Amino acid sequence: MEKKNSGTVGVKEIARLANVSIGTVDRVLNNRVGVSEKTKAKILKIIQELDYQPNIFARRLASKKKLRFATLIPQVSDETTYWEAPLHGIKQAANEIKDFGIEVVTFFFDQNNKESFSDSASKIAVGEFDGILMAPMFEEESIAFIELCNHKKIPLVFINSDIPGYNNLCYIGPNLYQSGYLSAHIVHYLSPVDKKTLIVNISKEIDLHHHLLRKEEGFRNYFEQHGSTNKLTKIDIRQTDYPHIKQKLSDQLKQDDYNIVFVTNSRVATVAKYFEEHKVEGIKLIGYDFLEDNIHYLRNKTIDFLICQKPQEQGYRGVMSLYYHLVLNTHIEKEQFMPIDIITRENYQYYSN
Amino acid sequence: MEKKNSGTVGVKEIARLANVSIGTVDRVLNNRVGVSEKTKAKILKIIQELDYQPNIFARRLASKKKLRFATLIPQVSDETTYWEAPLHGIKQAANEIKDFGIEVVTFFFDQNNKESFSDSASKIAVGEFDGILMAPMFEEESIAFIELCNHKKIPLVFINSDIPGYNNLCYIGPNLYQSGYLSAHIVHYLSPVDKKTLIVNISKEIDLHHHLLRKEEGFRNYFEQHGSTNKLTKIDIRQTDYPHIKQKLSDQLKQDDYNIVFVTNSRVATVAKYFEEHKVEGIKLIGYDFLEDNIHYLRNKTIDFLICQKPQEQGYRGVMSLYYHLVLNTHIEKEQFMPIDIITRENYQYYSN
DNA sequence: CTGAAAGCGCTTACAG
DNA sequence: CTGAAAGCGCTTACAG
Repeated sequence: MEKKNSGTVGVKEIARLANVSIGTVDRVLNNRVGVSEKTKAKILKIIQELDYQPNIFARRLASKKKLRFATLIPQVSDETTYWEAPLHGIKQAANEIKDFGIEVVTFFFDQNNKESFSDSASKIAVGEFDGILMAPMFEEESIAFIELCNHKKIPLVFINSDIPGYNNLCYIGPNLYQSGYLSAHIVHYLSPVDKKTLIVNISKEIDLHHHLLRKEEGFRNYFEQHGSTNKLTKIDIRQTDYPHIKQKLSDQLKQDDYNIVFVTNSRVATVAKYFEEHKVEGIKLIGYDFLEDNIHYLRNKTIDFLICQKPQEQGYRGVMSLYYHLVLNTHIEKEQFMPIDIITRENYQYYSN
Repeated sequence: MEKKNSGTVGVKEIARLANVSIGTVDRVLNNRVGVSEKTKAKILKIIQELDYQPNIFARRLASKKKLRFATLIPQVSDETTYWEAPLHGIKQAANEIKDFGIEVVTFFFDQNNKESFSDSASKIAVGEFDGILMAPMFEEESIAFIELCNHKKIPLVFINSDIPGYNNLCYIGPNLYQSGYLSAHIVHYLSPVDKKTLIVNISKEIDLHHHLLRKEEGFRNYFEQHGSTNKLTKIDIRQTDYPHIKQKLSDQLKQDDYNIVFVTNSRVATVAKYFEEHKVEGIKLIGYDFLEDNIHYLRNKTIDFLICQKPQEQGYRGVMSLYYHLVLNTHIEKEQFMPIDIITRENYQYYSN
């Protein structure tokens, strides 16, 4: 047998130096009970001095420890396929860390049904999970669950939207205000002076409406700060079926000659559909999210710009953050804002969401 | 002792099924010589049937094998800090895989000196490396080196620019044509009709000029295809010092009232400097690359748009591709085009290059 | 061409 | 509170 790598120190060497057995070294290494303060201190000191780094391969090979993560996000619905991407990211991460003894169990809820959220949360609560990723869409229900997890000391990651002021491990998602602000700048480029912009919010009552308001706030603030002469009008459409949206749009577009329409969420495809059907021309259309429908209208030139926030990466990084925190004990940034990507028909092919 | 995980099969089980020792199983698993065709076939069949997946932790723990990768990219110079980012990506990847027994050695060359490229290449050639990443900037010199590597069967990754038609593992970098095409669309948005655009190529003779031409081609083709009335003018500036650039710009800008200036590479900061010094206003400025200087002028509103191609990720993915290919034997996509990112002063803070 | 044994650096029961 | 031994699933020499 060859001699082992010169540089590397292991439990054996530490044990020798401390005059104990490797079992005892292992106990302090893994913070297990049953070591006298005195020997513990002695071993800790040696570990420090040697800057001991455990061999992760040996650790994994020998360990029988398993961790279980739960994820709670909206189910993919007919209304929107947005959540396919985060789910895909979650599965990608799960696949990457499964060899490290981590199991990821996915739970879902219906975006139009607060109860379904609470139901799934309850299932997670009794499931004895070691880490949880969630999209905290419904504020009240989320907070109840957050407090439960805090009590049980289970680390919690938020993706896509944040509930600030709680003791979560981290938030991974967009800076909504800034993405609205950016959209406004694009609008400003498209129509420097004296133009008319229509802001369209399409969302049911139950949706997290304050989401959209935050984007709108950024959008409006840009124009205020830049003393723009653009005229901003806004409509709220609170039913999401096409006939309804069509009616509302048609009424609104009669009232004025708009140059730009800015849709504050992924439902921009519905507006695009209207534009196409009614041969609306000369109005620039901007909206959100890398969804198949939206890309379709981006390609056929009905939509001009899509603002995207790497939904897949949100899921991926969310799960990986739990892993880094729990397994590798790495420091996790509390607020992780995603890039704000500007997608056009020239670069969507290369967008690795 | 607990029983081992039910599902998992290992060399032991395979050996038992094949009526051989685990040593023999290991030999066929790792394609080593000294196994009769007959037993080899038998073992291979069992491995297939069981869909055996080796335990990577046990493998790493037991193995003494080391791999060495070489990287060859331009050194960071006063002229441009662009290559800091790919180098950073390379180091990040190196750090991630060093526990897997992989050493990454970095070599550099001077972008203004073909000989320095060949010198470093020679050093790599005698260094017995198992995989190589390079930026094949100088065509002739690169090809000589490529052929040498092909002969020695050393896998080769290109980043940042491609030399098509050679037997490299993959290319990771921008689609230059498309990024020029995208820029043109932005220009078109900014100035729909009857405007004047100046294309600026700033590069020394020795630089890979065809790079810039490819972008320019995409840029021009956009306008041709869209029957635009925009007037395109172009200047080539072949010395890269500020006084010279200043002179050239000043001469050119006297000749016409330009609305847009499009700089085909990262030297857009120099043009921005000129704009700032001479209080040039009302001209939109577009250029390339997420460099400190460029960001400075983006922030102070001299530069309007920067087109970026994740240089750091190019280095990172380049090294990881060698690793995936050589260690995990994964299929590697031959052409990996980077996203074409549009950066403004609203989203640069979130750009994770 | 093949097998048996030692070892990689940890963790896990078990005994005391 | 501590130690000694077995074992995780591979690879590595060595012997035949």
